[in-house]
Amino acid sequence: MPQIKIVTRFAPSPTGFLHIGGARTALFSYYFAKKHGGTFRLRIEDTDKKRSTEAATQAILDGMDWLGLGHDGDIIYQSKNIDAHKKTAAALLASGHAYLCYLTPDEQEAERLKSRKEGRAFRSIYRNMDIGTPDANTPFVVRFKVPNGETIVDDAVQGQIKWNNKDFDDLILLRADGTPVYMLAVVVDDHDMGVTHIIRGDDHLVNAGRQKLIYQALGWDIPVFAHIPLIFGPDGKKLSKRHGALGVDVYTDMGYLPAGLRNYLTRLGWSHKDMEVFNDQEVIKVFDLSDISKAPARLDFEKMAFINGQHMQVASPEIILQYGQKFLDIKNEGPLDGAELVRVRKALPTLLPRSKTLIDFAEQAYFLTRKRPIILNGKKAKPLKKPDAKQRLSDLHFLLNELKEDEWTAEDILVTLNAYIADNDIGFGSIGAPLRACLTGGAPSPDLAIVLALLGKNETLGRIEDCLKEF
RNA sequence: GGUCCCUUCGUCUAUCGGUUAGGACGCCAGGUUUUCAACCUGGAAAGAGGGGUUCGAUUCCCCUAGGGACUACCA
Repeated sequence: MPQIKIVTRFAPSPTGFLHIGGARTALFSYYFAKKHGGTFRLRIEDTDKKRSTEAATQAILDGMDWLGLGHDGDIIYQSKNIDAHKKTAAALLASGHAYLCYLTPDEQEAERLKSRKEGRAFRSIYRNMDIGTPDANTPFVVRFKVPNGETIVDDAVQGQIKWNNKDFDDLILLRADGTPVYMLAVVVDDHDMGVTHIIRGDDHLVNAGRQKLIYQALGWDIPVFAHIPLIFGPDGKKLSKRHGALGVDVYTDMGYLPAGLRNYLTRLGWSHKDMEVFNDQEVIKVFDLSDISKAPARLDFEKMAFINGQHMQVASPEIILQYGQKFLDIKNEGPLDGAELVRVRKALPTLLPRSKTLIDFAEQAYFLTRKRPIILNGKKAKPLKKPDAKQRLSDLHFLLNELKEDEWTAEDILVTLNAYIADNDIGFGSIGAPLRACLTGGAPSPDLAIVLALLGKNETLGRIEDCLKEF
């Protein structure tokens, strides 16, 4: 087999945000191309001017950018290729593979209903009439003349699919206003772009048969088709507005890392042995279309969070801060100052194992950046209302103050705390509870000694002083 | 209505005729324990139903049921 350069593409229509299902399809196309050293192209299918918007195009581009899906070459806008589409339609007409259809909209609708009622495909009465030069005043569309026989598509995911051509409609190629329709445009564009593998949602499966017919009529090489099953919501129903989480933008708001979402989405419907947690390089090494499942998969946010958590652990501080800063700011109701940022950054190794998402991360980091004095009320103040709490705190304040700056480590602090409870013959809980309350205000936090170490001597002592004043 | 596709633990999946049907998330129990997590150990949990083919079917074929796609001068 000659080595051919593999070209895949992602071809969304700009009518909304980047859909989660589309994102996965794009991911598969991307990995497949990278696996084979090919190129991954992006084409915006904007032939339907009424529904396409520039904002949607931008949203899709932003989504791909966030997901880390870089495309090769320039973005192709389908609307710019209309001349090529028209030329192809003319060629089809000339070769007898298409015909002029003068059915009025009403007549066409009637025939459509009739054919459906009879359980057969749409056929126009103009299919076999030699009309000659069209009357300049009579509007017409150009229809594809579906040939007899059967069509077989060897789908890389779905396997071999067979249709009897009589079940295909004589679809429209050019509208009455002369503009091309999707079915023609994709074929022409994919051919022009040299696309070798068409990887898309399986809502296009039947279209593969129709399009193969067009390729054949044109005498063009037929690309490999791979139709990916759709993604369902957690309830097993088709993903709809009801489920909310449709666009990748909401996943960024839920605190997922691009690498985490890529991993989860890839693993959803694709598998390789026991691989569960992996990065791009690892998938690219083994990615194969035949490992894609034929059945639709449900979204599972629990697993998504788990996978994302695994990526949080191996992400660099830069990545965590780049994507996590906005969540930190939200949690703290304002941007962090330099010192706070340094504190958070230093705490990363203990914060990250406790976080599955960036929202968790901001939650876990909160105790580090709380503004003094921390107000304790209700249940949170309870540990401080214990009779000896104040005494314990002031004792500890004294002892901790004795520690030198270079002794302010979790190890040394723990020694100090343990010595204190031993001397006073009390349990760790007697000091742990009030100390934790003063220092964190009840926010989630790591082991106590680590909390003190991360807070630093000044901040720790200050927060204890606040408490002593307050109670 | 017609054409086509899909169906293994709750979920994502492995298995490509012979397995105690494996893994992961989640769940349950135990351990650890100064909050919340994390972590460690163990456990429960599946071949939609019915027919064939075969020495032997989760695996191959057919039917039924249940999901889904397409059936636009949308993409």
